[in-house]
Amino acid sequence: MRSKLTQRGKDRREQLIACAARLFAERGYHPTSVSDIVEDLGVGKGVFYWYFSSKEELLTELLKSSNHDLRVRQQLAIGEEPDPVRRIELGIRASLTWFQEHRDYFAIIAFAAADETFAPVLQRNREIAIADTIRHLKDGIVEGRITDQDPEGLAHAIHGVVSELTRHYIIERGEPVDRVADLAVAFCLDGLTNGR
Amino acid sequence: MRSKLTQRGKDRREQLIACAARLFAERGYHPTSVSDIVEDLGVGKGVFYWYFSSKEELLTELLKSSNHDLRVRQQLAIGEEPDPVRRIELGIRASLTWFQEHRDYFAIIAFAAADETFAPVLQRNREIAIADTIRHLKDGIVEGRITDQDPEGLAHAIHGVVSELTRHYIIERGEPVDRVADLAVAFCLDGLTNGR
DNA sequence: GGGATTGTTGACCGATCGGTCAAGTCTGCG
DNA sequence: CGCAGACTTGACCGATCGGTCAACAATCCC
Repeated sequence: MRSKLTQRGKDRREQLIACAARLFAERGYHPTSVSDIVEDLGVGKGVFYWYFSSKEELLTELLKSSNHDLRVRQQLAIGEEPDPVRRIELGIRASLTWFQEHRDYFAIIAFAAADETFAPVLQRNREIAIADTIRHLKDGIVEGRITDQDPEGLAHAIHGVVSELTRHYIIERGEPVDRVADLAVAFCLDGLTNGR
Repeated sequence: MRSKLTQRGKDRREQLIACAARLFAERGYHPTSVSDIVEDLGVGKGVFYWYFSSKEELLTELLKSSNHDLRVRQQLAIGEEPDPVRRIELGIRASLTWFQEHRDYFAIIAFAAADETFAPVLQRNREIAIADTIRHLKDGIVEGRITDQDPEGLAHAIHGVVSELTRHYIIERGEPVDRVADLAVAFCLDGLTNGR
């Protein structure tokens, strides 16, 4: 896929990514062959290797761009909100909404996270997300709104809650985002303990 | 591998599982071929198919037995503890300890959870674990110790925290169990909020 | 028109993998 | 000893997969 791409070329590239994403989500990465992808699109195999140097490259790009998309979505949702606790809440809601709209990606990300080849990409994605969360947490700690504990640990705990609730309620059960978001936010803020 | 197995046979079976577990953890399931496994053990390929009907069967058995082992560990740790909140805490600590001692299994489980073929086994394992947690939560709710919200949601949130903290601190960083357990327990009990 | 560049085809290749099997070895036991 | 059945061997098979390539079509621009 050397050098310049015309508009037609860019479209093809996006078609391939979209098509591969659907098939990867349905059957998994390894069981989906390059031949499956091009067949599904009704083109020859050479097309794939004109736009991507390998199957690996396609998934890597898919992972990077989807993560970027999610992050942009979070930042838009958070906007200029001054309250750090509310910023975290808005970030959680944006995540859940994004995954509801991109269910396909959940399975792909789960696979990639468990695969030696793609784990580094996912690791980097996660580091970025954790760093974002840590900033809000630190602001909250300074303001005395959030418990004064290691913000990195808190950030990972929050991400754990969000990812498991996404998996179970959004992806597996298809429940409405709001109900799940309320649950996630309530747990992250107050935990299990009753009353105060 | 039909019918009876002598002691020698049982040993071989366990050798194969242990050996496969190590290789699966190192390189992943798909990239580890049956030939790799038997070569590593220094035996012929037929040995594998004498004891297992397929590569799939071996991993399925590995997943089931490891989950059973973890659950026994949790029950031993919990013992006769009457306080439901404390029971949850003991369960969390037992989980973290088990994964520290069986790091190899974390990557394998992560892979299996993302693979269509093995997801059902993992799903079942998870359902059992969630059901255990829910029982403690319900006891705590009745006693007024735990917030009166959907116990299933709370259980998933707890599991999310534990699994992400295990991944990041125990598996990735190799930190001591106690420090991580304290963090997990504190977060699950009180969340982010400061003071009360 | 015509040449350069982009885009497309699909047969083909080498490698690998899960699984089979006919043949042979070891072990316990009557 | 001798036999039955547990266990082991490793060459082999069919299938699949990622990736290549020579040939060809479409498009752009001078």
